[in-house]
Amino acid sequence: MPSNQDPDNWTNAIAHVDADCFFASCELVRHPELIGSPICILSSQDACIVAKTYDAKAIGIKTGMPVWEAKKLMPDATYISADFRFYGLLSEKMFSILRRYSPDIEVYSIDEGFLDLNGTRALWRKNYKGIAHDIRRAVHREVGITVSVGVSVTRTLAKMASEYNKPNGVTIVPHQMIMQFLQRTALSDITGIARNRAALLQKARIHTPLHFVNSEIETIQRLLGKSGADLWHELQGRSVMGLELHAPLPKSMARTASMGEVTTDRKTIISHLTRHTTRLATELVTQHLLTRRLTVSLKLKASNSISAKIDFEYPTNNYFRLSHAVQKMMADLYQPHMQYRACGVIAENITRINQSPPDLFGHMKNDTKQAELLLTVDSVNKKYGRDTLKMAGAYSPQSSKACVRFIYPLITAS
DNA sequence: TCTGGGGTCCTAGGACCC
DNA sequence: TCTGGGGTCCTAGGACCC
Repeated sequence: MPSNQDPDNWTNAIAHVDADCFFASCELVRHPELIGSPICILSSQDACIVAKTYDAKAIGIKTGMPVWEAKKLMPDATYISADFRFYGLLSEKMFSILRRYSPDIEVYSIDEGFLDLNGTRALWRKNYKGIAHDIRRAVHREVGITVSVGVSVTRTLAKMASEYNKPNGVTIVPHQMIMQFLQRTALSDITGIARNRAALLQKARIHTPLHFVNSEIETIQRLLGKSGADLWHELQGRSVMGLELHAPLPKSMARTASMGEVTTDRKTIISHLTRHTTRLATELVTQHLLTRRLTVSLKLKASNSISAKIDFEYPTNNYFRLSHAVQKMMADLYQPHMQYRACGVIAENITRINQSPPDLFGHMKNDTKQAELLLTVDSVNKKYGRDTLKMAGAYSPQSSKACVRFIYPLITAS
């Protein structure tokens, strides 16, 4: 096992901490009576599997699998609708623990992060293996979930290392152990190489990570482009993909979902779009962001999509402007004879409110008021439950629940 | 029974400019 | 009878990630 050594010549130390089947583990935190039985977590419309415990995985349940197919394989498992708000809370708790071990953290996703460990060893008076085990134990003790930790000299290797000994494991790969480590891994273990790229490599007789690093970089560059060349360097132990320590401005922000049925009905689609537009506007307001471009996308039964977009004269997060744009785009896109199964709104060209150009024409005055309105609605819903307040005509996932119909039916089915 | 939702980056090719 | 060369910006689509 390439793990027990901790020589002194680390030029760079990066840890990757990855929660083990995070969503399912979160459910076990609040349903300890389910420990030991297989659990599957379902997507928003309960359409497919988004996470599962290891015993469910062993039986052949895969992420993305339709629920009916999973139930055929495993009728006795526990199926739970995802509760992302709760998972978010446990995630924050986990990252607050990780920050004790390094101030320089990249939050890579809800359940995994990279830590810059340079300098921490002296601080903790331990080697990296000791620190990794400390992290693992602290998260288990304080959050109630297990994590796996990998430490190496580049982020790609650290991530492969955390994956190597899952669940609840620690793997250390110092520079001089890299080749030994790669010998025990497969192409598909490399983040950034999935099915298509693996097939391309196999065609060129590159079958393993060891073949990969021993190939000419020109070959890799030709086959996989720049990102492949980056991986080539990273797997040799040269760090070229740094950590993103500060959350960058998002390039796009989407709220999309399948409608749970195939429909031709304009009103139904608009009710879903109204809901998505409200959620998107609330998110923009909450994060103090503005968008300059809005796209409406409709997914057809055949799985292809049609879309329309509108550029605003100035950046906005005003729900009423957004929904007016959505209405216009729907008028262009919708055709009665088509069958639709999903829809969504996507914001692009995003800027921060405080970095926007000065408001020459006073556009923002109204925006501030409506922003307060959205935040109020959001806080009421956080307190009293989802969709306690909603826009008139907006789709609600639990339609049986009594909702207070909200004002301003700006998007209307005519 | 019928396949999530939210993102990023890269690349090729078209439009346009000097 | 011949149609450069270099650059930017934008977009669509592919591939990948969790």
